Amino acid sequence: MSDEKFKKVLSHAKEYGFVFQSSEIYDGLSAVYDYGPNGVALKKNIRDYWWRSMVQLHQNIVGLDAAIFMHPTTWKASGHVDAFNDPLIDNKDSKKRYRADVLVEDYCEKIENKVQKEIKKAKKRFGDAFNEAEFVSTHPRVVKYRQQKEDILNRMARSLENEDLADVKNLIEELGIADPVTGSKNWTDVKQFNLMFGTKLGASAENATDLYLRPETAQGIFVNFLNVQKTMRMKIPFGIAQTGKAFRNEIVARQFIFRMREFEQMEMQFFVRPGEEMKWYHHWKETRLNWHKSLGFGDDYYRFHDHEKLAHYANAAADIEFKFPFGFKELEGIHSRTDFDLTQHTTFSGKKLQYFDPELNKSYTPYVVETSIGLDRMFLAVFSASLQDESLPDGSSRVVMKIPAILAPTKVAVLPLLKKDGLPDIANKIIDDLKWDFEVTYDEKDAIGRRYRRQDAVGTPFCVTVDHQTKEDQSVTLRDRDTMEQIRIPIAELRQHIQDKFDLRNWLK
RNA sequence: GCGAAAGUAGCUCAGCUGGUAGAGCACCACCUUGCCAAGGUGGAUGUCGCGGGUUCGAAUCCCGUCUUUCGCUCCA
Repeated sequence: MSDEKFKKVLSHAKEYGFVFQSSEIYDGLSAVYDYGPNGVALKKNIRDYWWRSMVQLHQNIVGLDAAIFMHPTTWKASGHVDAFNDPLIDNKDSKKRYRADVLVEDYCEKIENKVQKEIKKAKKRFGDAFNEAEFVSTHPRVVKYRQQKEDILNRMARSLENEDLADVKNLIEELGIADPVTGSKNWTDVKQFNLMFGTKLGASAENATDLYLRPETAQGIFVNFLNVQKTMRMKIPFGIAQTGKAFRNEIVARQFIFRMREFEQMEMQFFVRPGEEMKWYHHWKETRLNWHKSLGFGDDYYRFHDHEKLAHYANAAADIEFKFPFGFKELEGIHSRTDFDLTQHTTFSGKKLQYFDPELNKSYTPYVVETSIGLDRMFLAVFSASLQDESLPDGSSRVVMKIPAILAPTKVAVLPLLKKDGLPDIANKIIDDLKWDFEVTYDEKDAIGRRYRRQDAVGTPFCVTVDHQTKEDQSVTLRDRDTMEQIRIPIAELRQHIQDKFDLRNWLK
């Protein structure tokens, strides 16, 4: 059932110019998508809605646009170089995937267990006279085990260092390591999975520096902490907001634009006094949920998911999950990141990333509460929740995108009832007036009813129709997308009348 | 990455056991109608994902490859 719905989302997104597959004429590129004319408009409106709620409406939150390229040490400090590099191997029989280095380490663990067993046995035999240091350096079996273990680990370290993955596989086969679950020794080749995209800085190959495309935007904020705090004279607590592209070489990219290799994040890092992070963590959880709810899809589209298992940098973390066509999935994360990032960058850079708090009369490394939302996921959330197949009282049906009006790609369509009798001219004059305030479009083709349905399908909240009466009394009809009801109002009042619907203060309280 | 299924017009799909392509909707032009889609006439559109093989002949069979969907696995 939700499969059906998801298929509709996919084809509607393409058919009406929202999302196209990247490089489609060349068969596409896996997990990369392009936004079409309607898509880019919706995406921009979502981004603006977020930005205004964060930066425009908060005196203590400021914006930033950090570069995608960053100094390579950034990713050592953040932990991504270690955490995003795994040599993986699959078992062909069990279809299970393992980290090759973990398999080898587990094997060495078993050897070590044998050593421990020998030690235990010897202890029992020799009692108080037992000298462990002497025992392990002289007992032939133990010496052999220890040597074996050391050789294996050295060889693996060397192979990994040289990126000789074939040897890692050889090692696994030579040692006869079997799948811990099934006992099968039928392995694929070892593959290095680097979740970060690498590239080169410098035009000539010899003296080029290895760079990564950022896997998250957050680090651009952390490394600019002092720049922003000092130049903007920010006082804790304060936040830095940023939107931008990030890149991840996902092992599996699925579910349309839900998980892409190139995606856009909207992040805000909020710097607080140590010890106050939980207060702010809860504050931002609520604030962010309310932002989502302001769009009016209904409370049952959202739920919190509190993390049991925390990442190395966090002391509290929760997701706001959204009811996508394929189930509840993460839409936004709220993490209490502690002082991990700023401390790491202080260590790696030697620059003290601290804040002097005049109230406490001391310096400290601020704690960070992060709100991080995927713009593309938000797009998919809005898109899929808006798309409706509505049954009408007369037994017919219509496809309508009930996009929250403030996010709609086109706000008003102006339609002459007929493309003659001077009606198109009047329509174009109305457009020339409204275009300064709203995204407007014009359509004169086909029957008026069909044109209404076309606008419904791309989520245009209002249709203005020019008819013969317009020529007499300068009035037009205004049709509402959701109710399909029409009212007749003077052209002069048009702008005033629809403005409320797009006024931020009516959406974000 | 593994396994399964799929890829035919802009969209949704048909095309049986091989004989070089169709429907509905959409699109374009004209006519008609004129406030909630699908009236008339005419028209454009596909080297049937791509590459190779078998065959006299491949959308159809075989192999490879790319992409998509689903299930595993991964997801700071």
